[in-house]
Amino acid sequence: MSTHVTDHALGQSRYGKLAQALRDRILQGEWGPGEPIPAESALAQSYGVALGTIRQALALLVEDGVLQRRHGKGTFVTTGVDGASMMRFFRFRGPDEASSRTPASRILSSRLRSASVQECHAFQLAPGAQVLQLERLRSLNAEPCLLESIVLPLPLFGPLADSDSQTWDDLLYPMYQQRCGVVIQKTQDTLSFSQLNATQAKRLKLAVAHPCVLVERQAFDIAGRCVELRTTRGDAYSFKYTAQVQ
Amino acid sequence: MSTHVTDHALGQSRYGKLAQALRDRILQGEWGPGEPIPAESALAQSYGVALGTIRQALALLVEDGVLQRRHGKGTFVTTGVDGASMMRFFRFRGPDEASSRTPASRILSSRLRSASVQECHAFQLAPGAQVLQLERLRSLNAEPCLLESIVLPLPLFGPLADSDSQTWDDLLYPMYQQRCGVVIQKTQDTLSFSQLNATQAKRLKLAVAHPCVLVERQAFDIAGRCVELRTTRGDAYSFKYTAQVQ
DNA sequence: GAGTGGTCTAGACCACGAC
DNA sequence: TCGTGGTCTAGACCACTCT
Repeated sequence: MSTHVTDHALGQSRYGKLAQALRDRILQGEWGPGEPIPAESALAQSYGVALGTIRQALALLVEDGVLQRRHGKGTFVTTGVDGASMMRFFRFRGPDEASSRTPASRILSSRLRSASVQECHAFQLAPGAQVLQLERLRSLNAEPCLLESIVLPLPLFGPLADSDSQTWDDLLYPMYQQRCGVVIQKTQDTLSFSQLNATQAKRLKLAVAHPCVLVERQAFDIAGRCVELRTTRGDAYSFKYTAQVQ
Repeated sequence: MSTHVTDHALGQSRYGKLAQALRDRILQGEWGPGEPIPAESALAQSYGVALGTIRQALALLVEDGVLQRRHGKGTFVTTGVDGASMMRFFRFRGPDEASSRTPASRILSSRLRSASVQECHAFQLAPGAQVLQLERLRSLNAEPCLLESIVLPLPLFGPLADSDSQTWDDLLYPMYQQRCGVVIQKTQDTLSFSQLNATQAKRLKLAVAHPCVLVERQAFDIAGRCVELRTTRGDAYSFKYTAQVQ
């Protein structure tokens, strides 16, 4: 019976604890993004539990987006959100068709500064810690479409602060992984409506006070830490998003 | 082995077929909204399968929103989407706080007409079939906030066409269930931006060409049929929506 | 053919909720 | 106390993928 009390003291079922244990091993880098973890049967044997119990643990991590299962091949650590996820909120129509490609990226500015109180809270940083702030313009068919302000905590993103932004990729999230070892696992985006100020309008080649959609994003890594704050503005008339309820 | 071939011919696993069988029984009204279905053990026995297999079937229907499980009580047929689901896209701030109540509803017009080609397709109606079209204004604190155009297929919604719209409830979906036996199980909402025309602006007490959010909704019943088409307009500055990615 | 995840069985016991 | 869903076991066999 003491086993059961212990289970309960830890606040979860056996498969819940197994899921936590496996998650910890993934976070510690025992298996990297895109790599397979051991087979169900091997895990069940090594933890001394039934197959069904391990399967429930894996199901939790799959639902959470940490693992992906492929029938006949194995169970793999996620490679994270791809860098084009902002495009799900917009449908830009260029002069030609098939403009649903990945936008080109141009870094307008990059600087270090002290984190605000809000940023310290979001990133769990000590007061006065440094962050990297980027301004970025994304274009389709040489036409500007999205203007972004991105804040990244240091020292996690130090490799980016030390490199030339002209050499950066069009997609940031895969680059975060390659250069800083940061895997973006999920984002939370809050959408609202606003108007462009003079600077923003000029960069997007739109009129001052043109209506825009404001996307305020928090991006989280595989450990659930917030590792990016991003504000994106785009033409309100190019906004199109479909939501399922229930 | 022929059993297996049959299984495969029907294109799914045993628990998949069980889920379909149970869904059919629910659609036929064997158990109404909010009512419990038989216990897992009883279902397993009556279908001659193991408990785990029935549990997988039920899990499918739970994921689909058709069933809800309550530990210690039973498994229940869903009561559907509540009628305030449109409010998830807006945050109206009235003069006082705590304005997150359900908006009051006023039916501006109600008329029968022939369905358009698109409506016939969405509702699976024969060409020239009749639909009920409603215009509706929703208000918080006596201030208009949402303007809606709603199209409902006949004869399904005949009871509404025959009744006085002054007696209708503020929430339509529960009323659909009570008066027409229609349970709204899920909706698909496509969001975009537009501007108010003169009529719309007057009804929402806003300026002509004021920016608005356009929500184009398809609502589906428990059988997966589209049973409502709705277009909702609201002040773009009251738009606020949070989406999770991955 | 070997190894992976997917399906299925026939039990046991636990935790929750109502009477 | 009883009936419900939730957890767990120790197997068996099937389906997919690669070599």
